[in-house]
Amino acid sequence: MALQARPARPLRADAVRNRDRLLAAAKQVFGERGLDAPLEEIARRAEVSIGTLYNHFPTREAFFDAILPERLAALERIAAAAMADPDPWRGFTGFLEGLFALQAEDQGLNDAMARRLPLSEGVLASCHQGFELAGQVVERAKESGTLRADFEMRDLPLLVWAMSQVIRESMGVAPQAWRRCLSFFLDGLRAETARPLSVPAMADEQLDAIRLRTTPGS
Amino acid sequence: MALQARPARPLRADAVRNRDRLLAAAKQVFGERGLDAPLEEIARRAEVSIGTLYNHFPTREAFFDAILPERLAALERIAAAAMADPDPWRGFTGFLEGLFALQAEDQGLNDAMARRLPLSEGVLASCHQGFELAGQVVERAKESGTLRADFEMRDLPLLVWAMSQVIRESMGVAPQAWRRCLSFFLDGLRAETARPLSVPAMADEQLDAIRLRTTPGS
DNA sequence: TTAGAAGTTGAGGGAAGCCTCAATTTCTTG
DNA sequence: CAAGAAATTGAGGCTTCCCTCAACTTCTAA
Repeated sequence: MALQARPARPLRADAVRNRDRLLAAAKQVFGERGLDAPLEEIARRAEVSIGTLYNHFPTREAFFDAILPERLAALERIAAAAMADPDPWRGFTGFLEGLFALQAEDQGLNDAMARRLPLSEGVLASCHQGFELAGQVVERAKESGTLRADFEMRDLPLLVWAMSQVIRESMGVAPQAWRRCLSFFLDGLRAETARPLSVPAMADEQLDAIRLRTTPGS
Repeated sequence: MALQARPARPLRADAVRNRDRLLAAAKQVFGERGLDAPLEEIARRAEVSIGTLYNHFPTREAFFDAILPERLAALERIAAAAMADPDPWRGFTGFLEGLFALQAEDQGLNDAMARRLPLSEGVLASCHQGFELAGQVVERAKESGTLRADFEMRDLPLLVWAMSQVIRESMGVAPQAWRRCLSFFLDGLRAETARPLSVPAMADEQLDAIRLRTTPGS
């Protein structure tokens, strides 16, 4: 802690102002158009030149570092709320609903959670931490006998990928459609209804390989 | 029928050869990299100049028209096979498995079915026809009491979007992972396990709006 | 065999993004 | 109120991909 690079001199007043405007614009633009939105659009919306943008945030990832961890912290809150629910199944479903609602309200967050772009160490750590508690939510629901026993933490990325696309396609026109899709999914995750699975969960190395892949998509 | 634009003169021999090479290359490239792959890559792989490519296929969509309908015809075969299965539920699940297996083996087809790009009338018609029979598969499964009664044809796009992303992300590293995801889904589509849904299916107009949207993604 | 139609070629112009840097402006501090 | 440090600016170079077209090559058929 206190590892912050200490600024020998504080930022000049106009620089602080521009930095704030850039951050605000970036939140908006990434939220609307996703993490691959053109940086020039951010500069334009901040009413600042592209040079100034690069002065404050030398890479796209610098924006991510400044924006995403704060957003991802919501995950922890959602997971904590889920643990606070006395009903383990309701906790589990509430967690997923909260998670996807988050993705639904911010296209950039959706990209981040579906790992559509390479993310920095810092952002990955935030993400990881957000899902730390989620492990407990899943475990508790399994132990209570409501969540199917063969569901594993490593299946969560499948859900996130799946829902991220549903959200992305339907948000503009049918903002609730993803909830219907999630309902189908959840009905398939109940222990009572579970049929044996023919395919094992992904191995951690497989997940890592996908995450580290620099080329998104294929 | 016999509406084919009749070529006043047949194509010259070298032109036929180049056209074939281009089509073969396009199938490969779209299959590997998706429908938005650079056309120059296709020309390169066909060992033909970019000018020749544009001579034979003046737009990207011209490639789609030449490639996709044939591929989409497989949908009909899959649906027909599903109807041939005496067990309506097995027919239904078999149809979905076949559909997604198709998406899994061709990134371009995946893009087309998830409507990641605007498609021409002709391709849309093929797509539509492919899903014509699918309606019967769904109806039969519902009538038999195995598929939940509140599942509707218009929910199918949700599944396709969801699975398309799972397939896209996991194919390279865990080529079977999508089957696991589908199993969860299918267990949620059985009538016995169905809980009431809180959200109605999308309206046709909503689906159309999404399909006609020119800007893919957001 | 050869004229002319058919087809091919690839340099190059255009658009969208990325990013840099020399010149200029603005702020701060003595 | 300077002087100099800090910050801003935007034209422009770079890349990737799109698409065109005038010059060239190849094929066909008389």
